[in-house]
Parts: sequence; structure tokens; C-alpha cells
Amino acid sequence: MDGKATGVGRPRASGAVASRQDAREALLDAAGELFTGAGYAATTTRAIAERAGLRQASLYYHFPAKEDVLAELLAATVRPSLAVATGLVSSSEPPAVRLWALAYADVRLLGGARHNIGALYLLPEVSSPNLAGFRAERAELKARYGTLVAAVRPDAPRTRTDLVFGLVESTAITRRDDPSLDVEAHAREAADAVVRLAGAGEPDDPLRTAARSLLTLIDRT
Amino acid sequence: MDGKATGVGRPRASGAVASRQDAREALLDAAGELFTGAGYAATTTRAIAERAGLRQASLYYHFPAKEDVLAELLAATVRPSLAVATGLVSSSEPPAVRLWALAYADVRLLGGARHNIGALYLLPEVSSPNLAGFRAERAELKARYGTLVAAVRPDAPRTRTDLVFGLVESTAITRRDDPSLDVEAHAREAADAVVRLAGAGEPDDPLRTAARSLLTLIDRT
DNA sequence: ATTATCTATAGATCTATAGATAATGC
DNA sequence: ATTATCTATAGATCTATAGATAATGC
Repeated sequence: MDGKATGVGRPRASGAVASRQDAREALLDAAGELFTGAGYAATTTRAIAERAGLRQASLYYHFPAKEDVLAELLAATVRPSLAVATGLVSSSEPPAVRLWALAYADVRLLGGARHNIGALYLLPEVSSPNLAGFRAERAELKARYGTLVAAVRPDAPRTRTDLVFGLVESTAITRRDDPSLDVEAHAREAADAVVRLAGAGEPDDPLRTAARSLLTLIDRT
Repeated sequence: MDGKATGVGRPRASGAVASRQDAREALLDAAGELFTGAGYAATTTRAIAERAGLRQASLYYHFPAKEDVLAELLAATVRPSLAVATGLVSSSEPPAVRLWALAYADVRLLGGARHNIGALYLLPEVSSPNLAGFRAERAELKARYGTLVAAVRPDAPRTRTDLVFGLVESTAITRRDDPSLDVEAHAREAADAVVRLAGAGEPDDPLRTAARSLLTLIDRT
């Protein structure tokens, strides 16, 4: 009808037509699935490209190197969590409410993403110098947890934040062990556990409700 | 003096002499370091063998295939934790004490191992069919945590065990982020957190002391 | 004769680049 | 002319096997 059925550039071998953006997204999606399932080194550029409907070499039109595909996936995953953490800074809710909200949102993101991208955080390849940007963003997120833990209990030992952050990120392992995980229930339990662990006492329903509406507020910004 | 300075078999290219057992252990040690640092697929059999002082092909005299090296490392790591869990079964101490003891021992093993082998649990390669044995042993260990959590609080939701186990295993990630981690402090904090998280109330010093002597008892068996 | 290593290599990749090609856009 | 793909391939691996070799053991 609108003459948009075809695109610029040589057609694919398969005959399929897709925009540049589509191709890029299909590559990232394919890489997300394969990296989480088999790991970075074990996934070939051929496997990624062909799952995305392209030939191996065409991946290099969209990404300068294989590692940049991983970098993009990691960046895209930590970004929303960091956005929530930033949104919480200006809130006047008690620290326990903000901590519950951050953990809850974070676990939902990790557990609900299309692929188990949180599991990529655990890949040894993350220590590559090229991925310093991601590591810095993740460290920043951990620091936000640290600030909230300290606000709840100024006397908390430093390891407390390690445990809280570990608990949140362990969602990726739990999900790998059990792909049919009930994310909503897990997120609620995990956020409760984080608040208990931080030493803010037993979370109750008013706290959870306050945290949830705080998140709705942030989402709208 | 005792004529044991040389060994059977062709000497190594380096001139060094070592027993069969030495060679096997050196290979496992090298693989442990490289797998945890760079991952399984990114580590070549050449790198493993040469770090162990052998040529690449000599690795195959000791292991039928690369994957068997990983299988051996994984098995050796989960075995001691499972042994502690089994030793605890016959104890008449309250569940909270046994749970604290298991978490404490487990975190010390994960945190104190020569290399960060716990990080290998997180490698995607663990889902290989060849590693079903390890996965079963790890599932058994998780089930032991589940039994103790249920003994503390029969009304605990199923996710509770996921969180407890996730907290324990997250030690590997914390250690990777911070290799100078104070393992002793982390283990104490983690065991405390596990007991709190299970809903057994606030752990106190008598509980910790009882748990520690329980472990000493098991060690001697 | 047995053992533990070695050297050499087959066969199978894998990443990234070079350069051609088949569309649309101007 | 520009764009997005393709085909072909260079160059660099990597795992595992074949078969030789240099020790000790009997």
C-alpha cells in the first residue's frame, strides 16, 4: 500500500526485508539468547547472524566486533536499574521503602527480561577491558544499594551491601535453574529479604504499597 | 638419596620430573585458575597444559577430553559442602544452628578455595549433558538447604530456599568483584543473614558457638 | 614391557576483511 | 550515490589423535 514493503540495500539471501534498526535488534536478540544459553566464547558470530536471518559477515555491518554486541546487551540491561535508583534519590520516603522499591524493581527486571540477560553479568568475559563501561555502571548501582543500606542502618558492616547485592543478582542463577520461576512472587520475597537483611525490621503491607506507588511515580517521569 | 628423584616415562621437555598424580593435580590447578579467570570456552587445552608444565597433547594422557577437566573441578568443589550437609543430618541441634553451620561452612569453602571455583557454577557450560552428575549433586545440596529452611519455618514459601541458596552462592560473585574479600567476616555475616532470612529470628553468639562446635565435630568424622 | 611424555598434524573451525552486488534515492 | 547485504577467503586458531621416544621395571 505505502510502498514501504521493500528497503534500501541488497536484499537478504532469504528474501526477507527489514530495516536497519530491525536487523540490529534481531542481532541483539539472537545474541542475548545464545550468550545466556551457551556463553560468549562458545557462541559464534555465524550462529548469531543466522538466527537473526543474516549471513555471518553481515553482523559486521552493524557491530565493529563481536565484543561490542556483548557490550551493548550489558549496557541495555543495567541502564533501567540505574534509572530506577536515580529516580529514588529525590524521594522523601523512608530508606526502607526506597530499598524495598529498588530491590523489587531490579529483581523484576532481571527475572522478566526476554532472555536471562542478568546471567551475562556472571560471564568471565565481563572482566575484559573493553567492558569497563558496563562494570562502572554496575558498580554505581551497587553503590546505590550501599547508600540505602547505610541509611537504614548506619552501623551495618560493609559486607551487608555485598550480601544484599548478591541476593538481588542471584535471581539470574535461580532463573537459570528454574526457567518457569514465578517472577512476581520471587521479586516480592527478594525485596522483603533485602529489607530484613539490611536490618530494617519486618516489612509490612503498608511499606510494600508505599514502595510500589513510588515506583509508579518514577516510571511516569 | 632414595633414588626417587627421577620417574618412569619420557621426561618432560622442560626437564622437570613429576609423578602421575602431580601432573594431574597441576593440570586441575591450572584449569581452575584459567577457567575462573577467562571461562571454559576461552581457555585452550594448550594454555592449561603449558601452565602445568606439559605440552598440549599430554593433557589427553590424563583426561579423555577437555570437558572432563571441568567435570572433575566441579565435582571436587561441591563434594565437601555435601559432606558437611550429610554430617549435619544426624545432629540433634536445633534447625537454626544446623542451618547457620551449613551456610557458614559452605561460604568458607567457596570463599577460601585456592581459586574462585564457585564461579564455575555460574558458567553456562554447566548445562552440558556431560555435567549432569555435578548438577545433580548441586541440586542435592540445595535440597538440604530446603529441608533445613522448612524445619525452621514450615510455613516458609518455596522461594525462600532459592533466596538462601542464592545468597550463599553469590559469594563467588562478591569474591570476583573483590578478590581481597575478608572470607571469615563474610561467612559469619552470610550465615547470620541466612538464619534471619529463613525466619529463625536474630542469631546470637550462643547459636554461633553451637554451630561452630558442631562443625568441628563433623570434621573429625 | 610399561609408562608418561613428546612431536607432528588432520580436520574443523572462527573472526574479520575485501570486494562484489542488488536494491533505493536523487 | 548510497545503503545493506552478499560471497569468498585469509590467517589464525583449537581439539584430539597417531605414532615416536626416553625413561624405569622386570
